[in-house]
Amino acid sequence: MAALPHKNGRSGQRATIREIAEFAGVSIATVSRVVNGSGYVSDKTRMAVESVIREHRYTANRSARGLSAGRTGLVGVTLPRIHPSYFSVIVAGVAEALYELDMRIVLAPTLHEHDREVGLLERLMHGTTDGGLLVLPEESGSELRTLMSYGYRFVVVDPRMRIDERVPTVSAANSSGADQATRYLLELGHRRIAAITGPGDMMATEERLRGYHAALATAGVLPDPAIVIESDWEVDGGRRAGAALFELADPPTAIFAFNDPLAVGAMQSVVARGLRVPEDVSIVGFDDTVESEFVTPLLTTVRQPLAEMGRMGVSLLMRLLENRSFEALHVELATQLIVRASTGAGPAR
Amino acid sequence: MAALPHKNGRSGQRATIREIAEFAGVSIATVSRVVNGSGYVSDKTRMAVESVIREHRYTANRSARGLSAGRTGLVGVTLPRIHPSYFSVIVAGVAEALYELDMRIVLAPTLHEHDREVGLLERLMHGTTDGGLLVLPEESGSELRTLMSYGYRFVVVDPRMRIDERVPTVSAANSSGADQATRYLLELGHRRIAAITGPGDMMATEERLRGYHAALATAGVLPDPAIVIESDWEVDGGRRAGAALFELADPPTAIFAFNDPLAVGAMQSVVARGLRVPEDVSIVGFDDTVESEFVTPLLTTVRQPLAEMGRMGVSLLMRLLENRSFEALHVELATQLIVRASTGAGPAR
DNA sequence: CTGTTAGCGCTTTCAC
DNA sequence: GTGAAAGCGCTAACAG
Repeated sequence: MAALPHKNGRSGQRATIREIAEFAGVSIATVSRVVNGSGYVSDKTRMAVESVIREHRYTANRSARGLSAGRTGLVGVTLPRIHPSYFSVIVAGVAEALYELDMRIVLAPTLHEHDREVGLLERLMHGTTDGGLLVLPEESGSELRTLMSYGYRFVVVDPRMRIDERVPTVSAANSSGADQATRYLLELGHRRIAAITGPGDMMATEERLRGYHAALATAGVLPDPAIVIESDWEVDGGRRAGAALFELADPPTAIFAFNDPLAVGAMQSVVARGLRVPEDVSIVGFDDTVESEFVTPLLTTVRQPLAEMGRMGVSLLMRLLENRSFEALHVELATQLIVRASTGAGPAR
Repeated sequence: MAALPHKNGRSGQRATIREIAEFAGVSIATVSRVVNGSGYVSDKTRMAVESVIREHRYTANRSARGLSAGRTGLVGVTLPRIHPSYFSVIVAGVAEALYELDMRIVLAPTLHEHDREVGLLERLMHGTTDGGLLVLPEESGSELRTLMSYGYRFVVVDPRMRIDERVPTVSAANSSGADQATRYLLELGHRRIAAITGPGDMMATEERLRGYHAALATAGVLPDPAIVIESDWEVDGGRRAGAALFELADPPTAIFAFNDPLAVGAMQSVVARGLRVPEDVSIVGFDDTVESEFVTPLLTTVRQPLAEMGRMGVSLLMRLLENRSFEALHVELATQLIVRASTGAGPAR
């Protein structure tokens, strides 16, 4: 027990396992056992140790545990940005699920910068986290495969593109949600239904487009590419798309925006044009984030179970970390149409 | 070098400092020096080591570093919830500032549960993070003082209540922002200006109320408690407050809501009543979060520099961690009135 | 059921 | 300038 070689323990130092062991008159191994609930400890000893632990408000040092046991109790979460509620709701679900496991979330926003994401992942995977949740990752399939080959355990939540089959993923039923939304508009009597989509190379766009087309086809409505506008998921993109739509000679009577911010933007541009929602034009969004409750009229939208997607991601990751077998490597959670006030009957014919 | 006593290194194990040292033909101490840029290393050696590091994509194991050096490179952030954009914007600022320091953020939402926050803090402070940023903490002043006495370093961002002078804090110029907003409404000719406040025991409410009263006093307008309604920062609270206001015999011609969601709710209830914004009633919010851009008409509001508050929190914390002296323990960032479309001339008299 | 012990990977004296 | 070595706090064999 030589003197400390270098400053360490912060001033108001917390108890270490050794101190607890001394106070309780047992070995540190025993303390470790009761803390981790592993191995056999007599009730008597356990109680004694627990009481000392409580008294000293002992909690294990995560760095030490991480180093010695190879698990840190930390899960890395990379995502493009924190702010849009789409992401923050997912993160909230993740955080809640991890809290229940007494694990924490290490947040790593990538700002859509591919290099940043790669660097972040590299650091996260090396000793700082046990695994990762990649929300809407920029990574290509091959990069993800490389990550896997390094032995990093991760789950992709809402894959941006189609990726390696062996990567566990969680996503929402995009195409069926889009189908429901479009079908609903058709039932209301709309025939000229525009779509404002996200970037064309994203899976979410692709699948929602598929649902949209499927519903139109079922109703025998010919899709018109002129009223399908590609945008960028942002309010402003929705405004521009909405404006463009109503400069057409034959404007739509309904708009299906592929996410809520786009729907909000579209609604703003429609209103700015002196048209009424839903009397003149109906609008449906996708996501059911808070945006849909902020606008007037309240937005009809397709609900994605975002928090649930986060929780599910955690649950898959835990199975991965425990090397448990997987019944389902790819989970798709159901979406649901939420009818509010932005949709109404189509034009009388 | 005995055999591994227990499974550790994950399958696709990353390089350790020892391996890098071997490959580079130097000691691990030298590798450590070049990684940390500490101590003297000849250019020649440094280059050699750096090249090996790059080649093997080596990054230090944070747990090991945390254990040995007493710093983890992780900062704990506790906050009530992630989701309201008020919080997520702060977090985004924090994350960005930490990224620049190659540090990470450990997120710990407390869901407003005081016990959860206490437990979380206890765990975070013990070896898992170097310090903390407490956003709108539930903790009482005395609890915070206890935390300090344990040697945990933290900064409070947007204190909920008045706390110990020695705790560094970052907040916004609440009272001056409220003063600006109210004054603007007065200049527009409004005399009957309602306030929808947050919970009365919160500093933000208190200070905004002070600004509101100050502006009224300056203009010689007597405040009327009947049109000051306490609410809860939520859209729905704003709806209720707005409704209540217009059941009054003498309703206001302008509403100053103490945050944006409240303003949105108030606006919704005003519109639901068949009144127009801003022709019949003007509405001002506080925050300038995305909500203000989602409503129609766009919301006039007081901008709080939320991301900047996050960054500033990090900057204070870093000073704390480096034991550097403080020129300012309490930073108050300026607010600014953003005039949009929800405000107009008061009633002609 | 409990204690002893060997490290986990890294940083930091302290010699050289 | 560089290396040797101790030790951070904890876990998991292993022995008893």
